[in-house]
Amino acid sequence: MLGIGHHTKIGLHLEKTPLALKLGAFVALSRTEMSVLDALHKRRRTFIAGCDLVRQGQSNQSAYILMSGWACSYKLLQDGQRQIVDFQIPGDFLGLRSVLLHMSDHSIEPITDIEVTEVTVTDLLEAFSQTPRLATAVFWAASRDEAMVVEHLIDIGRRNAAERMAHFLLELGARLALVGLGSKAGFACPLSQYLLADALGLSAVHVNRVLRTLREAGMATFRDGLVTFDSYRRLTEFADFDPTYLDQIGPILR
Amino acid sequence: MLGIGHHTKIGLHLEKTPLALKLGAFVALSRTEMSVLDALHKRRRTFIAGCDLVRQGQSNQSAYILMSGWACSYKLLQDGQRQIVDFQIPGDFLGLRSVLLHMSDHSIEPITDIEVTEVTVTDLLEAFSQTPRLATAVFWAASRDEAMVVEHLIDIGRRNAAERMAHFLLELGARLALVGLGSKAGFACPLSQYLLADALGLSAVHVNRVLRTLREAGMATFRDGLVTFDSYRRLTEFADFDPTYLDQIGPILR
DNA sequence: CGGAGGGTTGATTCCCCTCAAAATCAGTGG
DNA sequence: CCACTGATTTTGAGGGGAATCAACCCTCCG
Repeated sequence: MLGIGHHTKIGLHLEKTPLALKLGAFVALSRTEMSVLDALHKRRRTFIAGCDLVRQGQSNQSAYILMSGWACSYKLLQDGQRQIVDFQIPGDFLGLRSVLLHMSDHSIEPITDIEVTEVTVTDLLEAFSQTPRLATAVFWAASRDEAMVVEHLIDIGRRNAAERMAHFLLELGARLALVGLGSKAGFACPLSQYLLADALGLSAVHVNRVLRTLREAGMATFRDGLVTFDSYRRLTEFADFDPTYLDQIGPILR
Repeated sequence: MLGIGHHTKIGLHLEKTPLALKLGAFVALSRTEMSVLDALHKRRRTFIAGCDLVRQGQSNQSAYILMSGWACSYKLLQDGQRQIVDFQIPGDFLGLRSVLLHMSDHSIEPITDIEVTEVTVTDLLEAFSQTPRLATAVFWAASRDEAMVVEHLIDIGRRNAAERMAHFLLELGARLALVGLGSKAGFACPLSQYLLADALGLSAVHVNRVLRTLREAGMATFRDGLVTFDSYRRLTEFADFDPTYLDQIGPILR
């Protein structure tokens, strides 16, 4: 497994939120920084699956930190099709850009029931001014998310359906591993084949066929909400997956 | 000082660099802010077409502000295919994220000969601390660029070839209009059909066919490096193009 | 028990890729 | 002035990957 273990000492009596786990992979956080981060998690709220958190065109939203459950951000086209831009997993921000732009260019929907903590811009900026290194870490995480969208673009633009699916599952697995929710063996995944289709620019029917192909090739199995990497090595080769930027062993910045 | 290089014509006023024009659409910049911005444009350099500025996997690069010419950022796949993630036009940053992440996850290539000014992280951060509103504006522009990549994702994921091309041309036109290089009538465009293909996830052959379709439908013509919107209205309808976030008349923040 | 949501599979269609070959054009050197 | 080269655009023919349409299955749940 990945060496996230050795940071656990730092936050001895602070709760390890998913966000703290994730940021800890980028920047070695001090006790103070941990507690500032922890103080952000005040206003806890829950949303139920399927009911939009943020709607395209809305303005003046709050931002949220996802504590548990999955969400997705998507855009609708006039003809009713939709494209899922990204999935959010625990430790991810929801609507951070929307807040800063005072306008949301996409909608966000909880896929499962989710727990979040609400964060206002002022809270966030104050936290940043207290601990600049925290700001760096958050910025870093945001950049990584952007890199993920770019990789997603390449998935859709230049990979065929099977490679696309393989790459997508690997990336998701790596992200989940970072917050302790997955490994090279696999991960729990609440996504329906319809959601996968909307994310990968495929039809749901074809998603099904592609999953069968991967299963029969002995590379990956997706059944009963569980993704299993039957052969992690062959899957990465097949998908041309480059895990370097996700394979952080320890923090980049000390 | 401010009187660098070729600020001659306008006399008392500072020259409007493409970046200043663009940021001016977001934030009404004061004289001071303008001059701080102008002071960033010190180290002027040129690069010739086709010779990579930044290479995938390289670390610790400089960032650049594009003054004239076009560039593109792209990623290569193992099988030799490439996907162009975004085109950069005057006023855009090159490699901003790469610098902050100390690692480039993509390459950048000048499409034409380009003029840039080199900017170090420290220069930039210092400028930001002097004029926070400038930081806001740059952040805003960066967010808009990200929104553009997302729109690009939707292009590729959910629009057919013709809609994709139409949407792409409209977006490019709107961006260029922001820095005074285009209008609803059209714009000058140095892109080859091969480049369009790599950007839109199509084959060059099909790009050609699609362009013909748009031309014969009387919506847009691309010939001799010139894009002409034959019917801007019908084109926007056809492409399901939403120009709100690009249709800024004046600055959002005063 | 009936209905809804999700998964699985088959048949058919079509959008776009691939291969191939001209046509056009800019530059280059004889 | 012309032959030669390479890059780019254009057009045609054929094939394949994914969409669409249409069943049928399952499980869950009121």
